[in-house]
Amino acid sequence: MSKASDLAYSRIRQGITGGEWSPGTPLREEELAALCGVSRTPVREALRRLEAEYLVRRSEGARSYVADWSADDVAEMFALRAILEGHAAARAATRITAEGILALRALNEEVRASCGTDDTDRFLAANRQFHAIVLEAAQSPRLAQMLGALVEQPVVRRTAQRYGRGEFSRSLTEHAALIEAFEARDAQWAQSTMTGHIRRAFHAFAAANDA
Amino acid sequence: MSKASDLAYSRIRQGITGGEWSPGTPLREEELAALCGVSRTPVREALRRLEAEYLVRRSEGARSYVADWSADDVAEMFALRAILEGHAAARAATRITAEGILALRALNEEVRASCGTDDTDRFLAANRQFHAIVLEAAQSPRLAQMLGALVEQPVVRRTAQRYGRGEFSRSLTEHAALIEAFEARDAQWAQSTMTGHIRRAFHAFAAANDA
DNA sequence: GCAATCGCTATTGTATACAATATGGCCGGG
DNA sequence: CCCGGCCATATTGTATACAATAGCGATTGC
Repeated sequence: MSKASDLAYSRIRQGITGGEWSPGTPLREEELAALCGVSRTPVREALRRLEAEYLVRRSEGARSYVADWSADDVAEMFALRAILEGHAAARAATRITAEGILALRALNEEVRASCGTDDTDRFLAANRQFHAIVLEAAQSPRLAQMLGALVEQPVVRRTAQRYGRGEFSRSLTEHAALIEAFEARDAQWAQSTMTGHIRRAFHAFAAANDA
Repeated sequence: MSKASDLAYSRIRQGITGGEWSPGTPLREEELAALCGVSRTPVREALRRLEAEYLVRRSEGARSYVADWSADDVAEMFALRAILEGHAAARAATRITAEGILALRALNEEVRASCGTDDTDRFLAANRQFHAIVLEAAQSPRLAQMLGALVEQPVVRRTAQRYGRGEFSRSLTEHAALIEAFEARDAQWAQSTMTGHIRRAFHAFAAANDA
């Protein structure tokens, strides 16, 4: 989109996903405008977009806050992600190119490399790109948009941070299985693997939070 | 939301879904503002919302048009709807109240009544409310939002109009089966029934369009 | 005659001023 | 002491003016 609007969007999103502002923090348009060096108009647009992504919540009185997530919310998001990302994997299985599979292999090698370290950012970056390639291969713009609102939430980061290396290597194995399914062009296999992958991540998150 | 913004949203949406403007028609902000009797600001907000619902498409140069749907687009939307609405039905099966089931029965009686006529609007209204109750019973705000963008597209209306009474009575039967599944609290049954319901509607649409 | 470029115009993006409205505190009554 | 209603103020909603930019046509050179 346009410059100022994009800038405000990126900056505010970063503030939320980066943990700069904790859940429940009020987001006042004027304040954000000053922070981003733009006027309220593009800030308002950015807030609406972030609201659609569930990163911002609006009160009855139309005030904006950093979204806070109940345990039920998280479960709901993971459930939807499991369904939609499973569907994406099924579509990708019959549509992904040889280059796409190569890219997935390379990214999973990057995941493997991060297993030996505690570099959460590195793992998350590789993981994100891996899922992005699958989503791209699914060739469904609407699916992509819906999932875009669901993934890369603050919750994903917290899961990885708390679960640590165990999470890394589990993901590595599951990604490898997914690649196998793609090579076999087996949509059912790919779907099951991806759905299981997400649901396992959910339980890892739930366990880490209860502890 | 606020008054002017909501007004613009409703009016423009009506223009699109009601067939007033055909796909590809340019939507100029100033013109719409004049039509709705508001300024460009709320019109812009409305256009962004409609864009998120895929009713409005934006060109590279940021101009807005009434969205046009390719056959692939329609298939993709129906596929997503089948998945998500099936999931909604599964959730609803274990959550719906006795009152909810009563409401569904009443609405399906309304559908039955419309079977004897060619009153498409009456059928569509009852059908829409029926699905809305299921969605409400699913108790998943995010799911509701996602499906909101998918249902009640112009395409639904066209399907019903072309398919006519046959579509009405098929829906009647399938809705009845869904109610049975709800009474049995059988999530799997409910999901399968709903998914089949949507997919059948899709093929009805495709057949009507090919003809 | 064709094509490419330049400039005008239509349209959208942004800023700001003003209006409407919710919020939170304050005061009065119970 | 608590509750409820009212008022000041903080915040959002809307309108309008201005800036930037894309689209489109005319004009000119080849």
